Amino acid sequence: MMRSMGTRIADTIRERIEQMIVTGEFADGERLDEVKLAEQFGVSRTPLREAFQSLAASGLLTLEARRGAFIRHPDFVELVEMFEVMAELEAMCGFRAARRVNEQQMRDIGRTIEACEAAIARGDSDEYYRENETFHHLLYEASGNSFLAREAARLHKRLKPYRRMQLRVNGRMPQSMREHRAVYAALEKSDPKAAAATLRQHVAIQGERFNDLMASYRQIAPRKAG
Amino acid sequence: MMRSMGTRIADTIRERIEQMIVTGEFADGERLDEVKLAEQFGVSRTPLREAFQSLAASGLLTLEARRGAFIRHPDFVELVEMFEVMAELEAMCGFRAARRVNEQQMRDIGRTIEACEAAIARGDSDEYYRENETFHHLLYEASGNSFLAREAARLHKRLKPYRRMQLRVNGRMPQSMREHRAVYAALEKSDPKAAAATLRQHVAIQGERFNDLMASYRQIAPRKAG
DNA sequence: TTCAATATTCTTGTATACAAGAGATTTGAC
DNA sequence: GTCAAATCTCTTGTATACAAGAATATTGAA
Repeated sequence: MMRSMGTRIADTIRERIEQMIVTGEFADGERLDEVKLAEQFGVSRTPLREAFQSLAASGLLTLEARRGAFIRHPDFVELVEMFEVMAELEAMCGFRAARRVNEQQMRDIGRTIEACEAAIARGDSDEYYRENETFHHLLYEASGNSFLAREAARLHKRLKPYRRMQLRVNGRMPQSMREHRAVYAALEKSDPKAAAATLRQHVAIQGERFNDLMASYRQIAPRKAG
Repeated sequence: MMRSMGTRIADTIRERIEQMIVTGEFADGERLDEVKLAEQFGVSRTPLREAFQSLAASGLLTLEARRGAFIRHPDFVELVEMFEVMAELEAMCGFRAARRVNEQQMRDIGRTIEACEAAIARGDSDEYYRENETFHHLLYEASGNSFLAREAARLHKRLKPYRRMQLRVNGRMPQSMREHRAVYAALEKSDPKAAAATLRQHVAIQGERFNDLMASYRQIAPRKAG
């Protein structure tokens, strides 16, 4: 076992660029210069271009024929659409997890909730984001549907820069924590509908949060690059 | 406009291999020989490998470091998982379409239903598959969520070989057509819940269909390649 | 000065060359 | 005859070379 733990440069490059993208290192419309990046990573253009293909297929960047690879932040409408799908995927995970979650998973989930709250108390937002991410990933796994878990994780990753931006608005974190606890309670009661509804609510962009997102969106996305 | 209608060989290759995969041209576990395929397509390995990266990211094949590109049919469990997600995505599309579908779209959807029935009457199964596919794609579009539509289409494509296999079992087509009509009726009544429920039912692998799928699965997937 | 046509440069897309690991084959020992 | 070790071949992974299309700069005319 433990196959394909590739020493392939292309894979490494892919991960590094992916990281750069989801941490919002590139501006909207920015072109990723092949030769510059290849130089920067100390490799040739070949593995870099392979990484581009992979990233493009995942939707993290856009390839335009004979023009290059571009970062294309979703416009506001598409961002809302993506969160809408994310909300349903999370709801689906929660629904299934409520029936299938085991004790070990419940302990893990409970622990991340506490770690989140501790991070908030300390004002350690990096740690909060990490634990929050873990919470959601544990939930995906607990769904018992490995394909669903992968797809959810994929979209979750793709939304990373915008979720971060969204949570920045104050007053959101305590509410978010209450929802985490509500999810936990629903799982404990094996209540699929409650788990699904809570998670849909937790992720969806509705009411006040719609305005929050719209406001913060302006601060990030529209800075067009040369 | 009309950008990126790439004259890129890599894109062409990608589509051709994708087509070969979804039409079930490769056996499970089969390795895609780079030089052989390159020769076959009359190109070098470079665009071929880029196509591989793209296909791998879409889940249509698996890359193993220093071993090559392999066709890995989902095992039975994963296949059921995938249909489970597909069912939810379709339900989601139907739910939204019930509120948002316009008259032109209703006409188009109605037309594909009739074309499907005509194809069945003629015993033209190829035409049936084509129109059935159109029906579902129209539904995705009618959801009004373009991101959702793309994701649904993506998974739909990935499931293509297995859906085909699944529908082959006799007695299924008339039932399938009744469900299409039920979806149409729900859209006409602007009844989101009915549309969602019908589509979930239409796609989900449950009851009798579970056995049908399992039986036919054995005929396709397990033929391991050298 | 401004616009357009042309020339030039730059970047992408593809092919080829080369390096290194995986798999197959052969050889040798028991 | 069977198993294991070493060799050899074949395939992948990466780098480089080359071709062609975009983008940019330049030149000329109005």
